[in-house]
Amino acid sequence: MDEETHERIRNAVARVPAGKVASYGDIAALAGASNPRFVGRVLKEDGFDLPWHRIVRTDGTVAKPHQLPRLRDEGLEIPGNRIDMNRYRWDPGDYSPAKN
DNA sequence: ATTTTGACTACTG
DNA sequence: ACAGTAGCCAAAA
Repeated sequence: MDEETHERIRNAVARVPAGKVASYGDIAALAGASNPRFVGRVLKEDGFDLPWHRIVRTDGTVAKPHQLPRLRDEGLEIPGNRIDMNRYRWDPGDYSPAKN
């Protein structure tokens, strides 16, 4: 894998604001990763100091349930085991350009 | 070198 | 809502 892509993924995840979430596909596209699975791999191996709990599936479900209480702690209102993507999905264009 | 697996996504039934 | 299938890329066995 490319170190550059790896770093871009970490960077993309790092700039997801608290109280918002992004899908793996979003991060992949934002970071220029080949595919969403690569994002998950990076988070698992090098995401220990990143807000990986803000990265959820496109349908609002999460890969690891323990991120739900954690997201709630960041201010998200999660009625059940699913996140309201329509409301909490982070829009990278609305935040800041990216760079880097 | 080939196969399996994975913190994925989308489509179909 | 849930199970199966396909496409996808990289690391690990």
